[in-house]
Amino acid sequence: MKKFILKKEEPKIRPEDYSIPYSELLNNEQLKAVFFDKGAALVIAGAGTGKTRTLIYRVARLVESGVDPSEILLLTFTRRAATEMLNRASSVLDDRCQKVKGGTFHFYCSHILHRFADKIGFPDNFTIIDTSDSLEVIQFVRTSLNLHKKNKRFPNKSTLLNMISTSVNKHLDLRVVVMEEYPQFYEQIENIEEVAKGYAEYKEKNFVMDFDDLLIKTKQLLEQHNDIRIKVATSHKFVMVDEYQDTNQLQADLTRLFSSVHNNIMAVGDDAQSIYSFRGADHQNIMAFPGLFEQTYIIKLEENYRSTPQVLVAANNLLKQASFKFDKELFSSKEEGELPALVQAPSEHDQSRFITQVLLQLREQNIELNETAVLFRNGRDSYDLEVELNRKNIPFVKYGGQKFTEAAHIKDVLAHVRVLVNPMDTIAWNRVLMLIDGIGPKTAQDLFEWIRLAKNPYDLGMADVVSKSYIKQMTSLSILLQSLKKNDLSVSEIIDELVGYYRVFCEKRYDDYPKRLKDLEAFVNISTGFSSLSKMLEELALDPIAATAVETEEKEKEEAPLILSTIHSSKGLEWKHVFIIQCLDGIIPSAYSVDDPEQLDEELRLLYVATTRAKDMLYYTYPMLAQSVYGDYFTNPSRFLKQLDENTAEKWQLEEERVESIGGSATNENLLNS
DNA sequence: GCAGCGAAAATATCT
DNA sequence: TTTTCGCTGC
Repeated sequence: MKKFILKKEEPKIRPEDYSIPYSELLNNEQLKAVFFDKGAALVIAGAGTGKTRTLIYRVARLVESGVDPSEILLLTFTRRAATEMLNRASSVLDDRCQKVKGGTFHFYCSHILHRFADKIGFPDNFTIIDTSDSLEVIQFVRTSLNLHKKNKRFPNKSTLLNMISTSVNKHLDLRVVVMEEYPQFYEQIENIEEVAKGYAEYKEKNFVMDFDDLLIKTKQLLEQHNDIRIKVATSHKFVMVDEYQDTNQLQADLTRLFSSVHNNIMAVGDDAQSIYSFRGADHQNIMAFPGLFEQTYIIKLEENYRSTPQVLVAANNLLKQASFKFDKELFSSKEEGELPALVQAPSEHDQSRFITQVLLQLREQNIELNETAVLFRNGRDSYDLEVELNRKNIPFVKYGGQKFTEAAHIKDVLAHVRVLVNPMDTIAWNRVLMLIDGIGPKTAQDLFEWIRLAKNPYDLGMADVVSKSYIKQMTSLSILLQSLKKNDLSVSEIIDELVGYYRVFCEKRYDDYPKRLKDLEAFVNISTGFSSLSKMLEELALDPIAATAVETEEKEKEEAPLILSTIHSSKGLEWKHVFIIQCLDGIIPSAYSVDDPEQLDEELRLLYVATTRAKDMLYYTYPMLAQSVYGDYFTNPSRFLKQLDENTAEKWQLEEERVESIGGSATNENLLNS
């Protein structure tokens, strides 16, 4: 046999041939990452070291060197992050960067699964259920197995879902999870396994998937069908994974599968910022990356460009308190700034007053509101502040906490959409049917048994189970669904019709219905942005709209809003001024973490993440007295702050302004810097 | 089998 | 404060 050697035809591009002057814009280590070409690389990037910038320029550089953008896969932690990065890449290069495939693991997996749905025994109109849907199913299984009636205490639905999800995400047997994390329930392990089985069966039968299924089924699909794996992985010439410290075992497996043809993979992250262990992430995972990919090239970004030295001293100080030591010390050549403030307020409300007043002062110095963020541990930690901001007419957006699409009335309308897209979705049918007077769980179930077998599942009038009082309401539902199915309406027209139908139920069920009806109107508007019902469901499930974002969209955008965010949602972002509120022992660290050194460390990393968001000025604030939801009081400042000395942070004392003359504005307070 | 009431219990972070 | 469970009357 004769051999013919095919020569490699690599486009040879020298740095000087690029249109972007990379070497002027990036430091040496960043350049190494941007010009890294073939094989596996791990970029360990401390907070503020230009990690995002590096990724953006790497995308631009690959595209510029002739790589087809659709052959680049950029996996990020939120869809917001992906969109922003591609926008920025487009603005440094050109619109080709928009064609880069990007998004979260969940989003990308959902795409693959829709494409190959038949291979895993699902129709391509399967729907994605969110956590509250999952809980409903678990509850249903739990009651139908009659487990709640036994005299022994059986875990409630959210505990059960936690157990199941942990076992999936950490790749552990359910028995191991229960033994290690819920030993008090181990004696009921058989019943727990029964629930897990029932839950899985229910999802299969209804053609729905939960968040975990998206990952696990994609993994199975790629492992069991080599042809598909090759097809998919061939289209990924370059794979990049951002925030790798927050990926779990399952996502590491997917990363390997996705890059298994070209083996060009770059993971980027910072082990000191790992804050998602509740989703199965392990901060040591990122260090295991070189073991997963041969000859991993390691690049370390260490110079911080974001924060003042003062902020970094505080950050370094926090990290030193960890029981797991990180080999990390951030440094910066930015000019000196002010010491972080440690602000004790008499009450939570005074804390809010303090923040709003500083904000107003900053505004006078022409610092725009959106250059400032208020960060907190739990969604509810900002309630008091939100009231105060509204009172002072300061616009804000909140990230984290309750989502727009999680509100009951929105879920009700969406349930109708789900029924239209996937008539096998029992959870949605339940929601739809139980709105009707006289239909409870039993009738809804009977009806669903009929729907499952019906020729036309929407022609409910044909169901022989129907009787007496509710027949009228059922008929109007039936007519509505059939007409929506038949007529060729746009997404927003359909939503408009559904909202019209739902209005009466909303008014009957909720005292605050005027507000909810407004939400629904806003929802009709939002729906104009979607091309199809199924696309809308997918997008909303994987990327729910932040609750208050909707409200501000309605108001005219006179002023860029202040950012309120949970610390978890603040990952990767930065602001000139950052307030971290409710820095109380019991909140951060959470009262439920203090007994476990691992969890306590994670709470510390959480405060570290929050701290390193600040560019110029940082405030740690806490009230002297704070009431928790049911009765107990937190009065101690966070233990993590106690170790900041006077060279690291400055104590501020709040004093009420004294008004001597009567008739002056008696409510103005003055804030004194001690 | 449904709806409504009162007593009792209750972790949060996100896709 | 909000959710959940069990009981009662229809």
